[in-house]
Amino acid sequence: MAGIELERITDYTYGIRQTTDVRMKVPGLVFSSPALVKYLKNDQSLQQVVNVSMLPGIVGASMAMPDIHWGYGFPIGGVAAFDAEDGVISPGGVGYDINCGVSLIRTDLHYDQLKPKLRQITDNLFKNVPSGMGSTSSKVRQSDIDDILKNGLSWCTENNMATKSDVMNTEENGSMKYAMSDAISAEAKKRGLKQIGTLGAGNHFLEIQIVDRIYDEKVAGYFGIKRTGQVTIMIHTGSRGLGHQVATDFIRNMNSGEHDVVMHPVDRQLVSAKINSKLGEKYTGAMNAAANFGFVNRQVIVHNVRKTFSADFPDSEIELMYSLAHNIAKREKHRVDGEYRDLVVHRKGATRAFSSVDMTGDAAYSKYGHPVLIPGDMGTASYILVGKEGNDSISFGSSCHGAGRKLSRKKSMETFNSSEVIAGLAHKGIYLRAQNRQVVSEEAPGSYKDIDEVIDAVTGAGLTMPIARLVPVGVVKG
DNA sequence: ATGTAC
Repeated sequence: MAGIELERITDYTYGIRQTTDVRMKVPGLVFSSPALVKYLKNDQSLQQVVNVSMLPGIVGASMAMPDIHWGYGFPIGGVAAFDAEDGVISPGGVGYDINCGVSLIRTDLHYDQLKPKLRQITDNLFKNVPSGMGSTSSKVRQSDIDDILKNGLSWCTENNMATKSDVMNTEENGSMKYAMSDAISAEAKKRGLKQIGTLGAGNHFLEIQIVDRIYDEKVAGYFGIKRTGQVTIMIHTGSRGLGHQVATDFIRNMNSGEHDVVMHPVDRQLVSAKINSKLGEKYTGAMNAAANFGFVNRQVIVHNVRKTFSADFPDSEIELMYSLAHNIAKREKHRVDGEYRDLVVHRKGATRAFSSVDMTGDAAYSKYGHPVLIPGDMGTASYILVGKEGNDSISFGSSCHGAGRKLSRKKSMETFNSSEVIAGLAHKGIYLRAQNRQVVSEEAPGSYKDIDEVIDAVTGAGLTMPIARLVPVGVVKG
């Protein structure tokens, strides 16, 4: 089959015409760059952008971020908004790891203070935060799980694992409305019982980082990023087996022809439900409950990171800068053709990036816009950005979520020797603790696109503004 | 991503 034709609109914006397929209800729109556009031919992800555009009630365009790659049904790096009345909600548009996301902790430590203890603290983090496939923590009670699913972060506050400031600095204050614990299967809850505060595997990580560059001192200062050399800690994980089971349950039930289901004309993986149907409401409730679990999971890790650092640096300030979701569907108001409309925006491997002008999100950061946290690969850099004014009408206020894979995991395994990866990182002053050799090869820096180029793309497209660049020094991988 | 298989 011939490839999908991409039309260059600007250096940073590429279109897929609606004439590509008669079933498309809106065009495709890919944010990329001259440096990155070549990767779009590597996989089936553009076909997935086309497939998403066929869903009922889709508004504007089927969009993708510069870190786009092949995913289940929807591409990873995909953004799709649906009319809240006539549109659909789709589990594949959220992904299997519901509320996968990023938390960033800032400290008042300078690298010079940390350096002598870097190996020891990284080892302690590796010990104190369970990681790896099937990793577990001490079990919580069944009543705790229901509380977590319904209420999110308040469970952490009540159990002395979150401060008021932590809650303020979490997207949606760590508590999604319309969360239905009852919509989640006993099997999903059982899997979640032993996974509170665990990192998981694959591209999930915990990283000690150093502020390398500040692009905007005013906004960085407001976020508590004050100087180069300042130590930060980044966490990337989601809702673990619980969220995965929720996605599995709903996709299976929908594909077995449940009432209110909307089948997709070409791809079963894009099965969905009318937003306003009973099934749509049930998935929304389950997704929001799983998202609450994700916020709690990351916060318990934040708590354990804080404890670990405090043991060596009892007087230092260790604060959550922000915790965000990059796999979620949210009900939001956006201006479409000059009028505000109620939409459900699916962001799968994409981050909310509202500007201060368009801000309808968390009060803590309404002054300068929504913080955007973009991890790169473990050998290069990560970024703090904010949503840029005007992005509301470009991408429903969204940005990318990472560097995006350049090589498949299998290809990475064949290409990179783990000992050489570890030596390469050590050469750059980065100390890695990983559960196994496989994850080291799979997550090799060479497996990912250049994060600096990805940041250039989202900046060039007018989605975000860079605030600070962070470089890794200590890495924990599952 | 994921008790990497119903």
